[in-house]
Amino acid sequence: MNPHVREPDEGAAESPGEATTSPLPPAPAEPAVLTARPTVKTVAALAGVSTTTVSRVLNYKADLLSDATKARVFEAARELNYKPNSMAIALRKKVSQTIGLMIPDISNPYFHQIARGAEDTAMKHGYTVIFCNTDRSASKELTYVDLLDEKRVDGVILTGGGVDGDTHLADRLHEQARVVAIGPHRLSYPSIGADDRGAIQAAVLHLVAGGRRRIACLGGQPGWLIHQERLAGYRAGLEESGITYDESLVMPSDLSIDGGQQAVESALRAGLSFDAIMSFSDYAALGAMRALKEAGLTIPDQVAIMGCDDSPLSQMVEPALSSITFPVWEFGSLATQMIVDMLNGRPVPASQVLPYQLRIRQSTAALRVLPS
Amino acid sequence: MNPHVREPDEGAAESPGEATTSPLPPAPAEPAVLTARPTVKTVAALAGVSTTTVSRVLNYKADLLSDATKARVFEAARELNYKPNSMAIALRKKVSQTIGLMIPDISNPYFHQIARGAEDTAMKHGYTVIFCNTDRSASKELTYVDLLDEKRVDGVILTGGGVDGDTHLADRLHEQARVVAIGPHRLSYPSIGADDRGAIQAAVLHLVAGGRRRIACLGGQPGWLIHQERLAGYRAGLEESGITYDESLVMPSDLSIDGGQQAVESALRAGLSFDAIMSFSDYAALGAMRALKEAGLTIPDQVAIMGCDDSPLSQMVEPALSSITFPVWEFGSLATQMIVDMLNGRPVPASQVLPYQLRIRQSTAALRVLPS
DNA sequence: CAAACGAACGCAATCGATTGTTCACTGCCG
DNA sequence: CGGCAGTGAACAATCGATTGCGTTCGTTTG
Repeated sequence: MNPHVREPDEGAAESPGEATTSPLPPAPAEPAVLTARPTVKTVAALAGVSTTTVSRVLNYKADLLSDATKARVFEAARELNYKPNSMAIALRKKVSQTIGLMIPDISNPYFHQIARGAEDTAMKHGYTVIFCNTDRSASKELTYVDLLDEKRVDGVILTGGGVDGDTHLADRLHEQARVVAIGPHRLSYPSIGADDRGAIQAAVLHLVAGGRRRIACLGGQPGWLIHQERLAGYRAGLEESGITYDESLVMPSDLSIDGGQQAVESALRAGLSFDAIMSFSDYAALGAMRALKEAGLTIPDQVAIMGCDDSPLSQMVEPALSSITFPVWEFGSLATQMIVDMLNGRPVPASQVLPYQLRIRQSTAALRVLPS
Repeated sequence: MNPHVREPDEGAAESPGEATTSPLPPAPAEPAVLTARPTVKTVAALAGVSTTTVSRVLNYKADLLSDATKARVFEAARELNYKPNSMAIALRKKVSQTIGLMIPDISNPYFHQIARGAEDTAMKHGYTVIFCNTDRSASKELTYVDLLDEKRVDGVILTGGGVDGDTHLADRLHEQARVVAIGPHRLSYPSIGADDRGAIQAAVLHLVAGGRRRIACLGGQPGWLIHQERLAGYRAGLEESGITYDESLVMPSDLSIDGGQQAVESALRAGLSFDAIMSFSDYAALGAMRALKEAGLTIPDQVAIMGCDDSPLSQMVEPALSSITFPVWEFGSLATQMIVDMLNGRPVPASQVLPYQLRIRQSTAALRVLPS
């Protein structure tokens, strides 16, 4: 155990910078010049043609327009720095070129990689994405569903997994928007994800191969589908190894750092013993590591620990945390691609499963001496 | 030094899950029922009034409407599940209720906290935010500026700091949208940020107080304004301590984990010696820690290290990394608030400076025996 | 009793773009 | 010289909401 005294982490403030606010500005609200924006009409006038022609030229629907006219229109548009009003277009075309992304919390690396994947891909296709941080709160979710509805989004990506008996609020959007889910859910949308069950099963087998027999499970909430899926993998791994499943070794948590720490602390306090922990998230695993260290247990000698989702953190801690990595950016990217495809009338697979990989690091090093 | 053998981190894949794609779906593109959405007209018809009245009722601009009429309209709207079309409104009102957020990369905790602050606050005021991950690429930035322009955003928040001789692309939006910057910049927008200079200065003084005299600087690129600001703080801290500034101790980097590691590795290879590192980012500091450990140097005994921006990582590594914390969520939140205020014609301060705090942890513990 | 007034609501133009239909030419053929 | 095909471009309706102005009442006032 580390002999360093643990300093109180918070409150160790030193010479806090002061908050200041400069006096109110000389020139406040109105922008310097409020030039009226050019519209098709303006461009048409400058080019000496009708708005119809401007529209056709700028949208390349102009097989039968003379080259001279095209040139004049382009020139006029350039000169006026004309940018079409996307809202007028959306109104007329009844398509907003917008996709909503429901996400529990962008702070989580897992989710912001999804977000990046979605954003990058949406951008590539000319779509904008609206991020909705639900914080797993039903009321926020409801607010966002209304928002997305009013914004007339063309599609919605659901993440964060469903729960038991889920009738997702986004169902209300289904009549209007295309919906794709990332991860396990009980709904009738096309979905994309990984083989969570198989991944956890493989990880458990890895722990067993390292000589571990009493493998605890640091899971999420029983109602979460993702938890159920992974728990099934955990049980399958045990079974395959001839180890009987012991429900008391399953510790529920919210899968956060603090949650993981608390769960393990109370398990230890309850006298539970184990030689490995299979965590369903890296964050929870990190919290668990903290709890183990404070209890004087060494990792991986006394307790091996395996995370899941492979956050950047896992490579930085000591010992480095073994984990399972999923192609998360691709989840977001492919989900977006599917929505775009659906919007273009192309058929899409009902479900896609992407490969996972175990990342074996020091936290699950094999026992030197196998127990009898 | 840690005796563990460093395992190759990548490539240790075990039983990779297979990628599968289920057969194309039975029911593909079109949504089940494509019910026409209700509009003001529909509601008006059902309530037996004109669209004018519907609009007035639903917008509470109805001092002189009878209660009976109001009730009928509300009832009709509810029954039809009417949601106003935000694009029609935006078109008519010439206000999109949308704010753009230019951000280098949402993956960075610093920036996604800004994003959360902006999002939460925007949402509160009925605004939507469009995230723009520029990856510090000028071409992406240009693309996004065009996008924001076409979307007719009401405001834009600039983050990531400017560079020397900056004429930011967003200038092109200034005539149309209100612009607020977070962090140092050379432009004429209102801004919000922290006293970076003072923060680094205080941190250097803390290192000196711990007995350090040869304090290296792990900085960013010389052209970044944020780097210049912080470098000034570094120099001020040295000067105040009577230590002469040594340019060879300043290591430029891209402030990423790998960048920090490489910078320190090459500094050590060049024979540079120091007893402390003042890093301008936590990520770079973590990379530096890695380099130091691999070189067999102990932290904090042989080299103290101080980070900046206080990412969640810093509390998890060993030894825990001292850092400087800024109210980043508030940056995003306040920037949004300022834009909303400007849009409502309220005056806003030209600049706001929020307080920082030093977080002292183990990586900068004082030397037990002060050097002579 | 007529003019005046206010309460309650409707008409129709408007925001900026798209698009089905129509129109004006030009040239060519018979 | 009339008619017809083929170009090239304009007209005007439309998307869904907001809003200035006007209208229709019933009631009050001089």
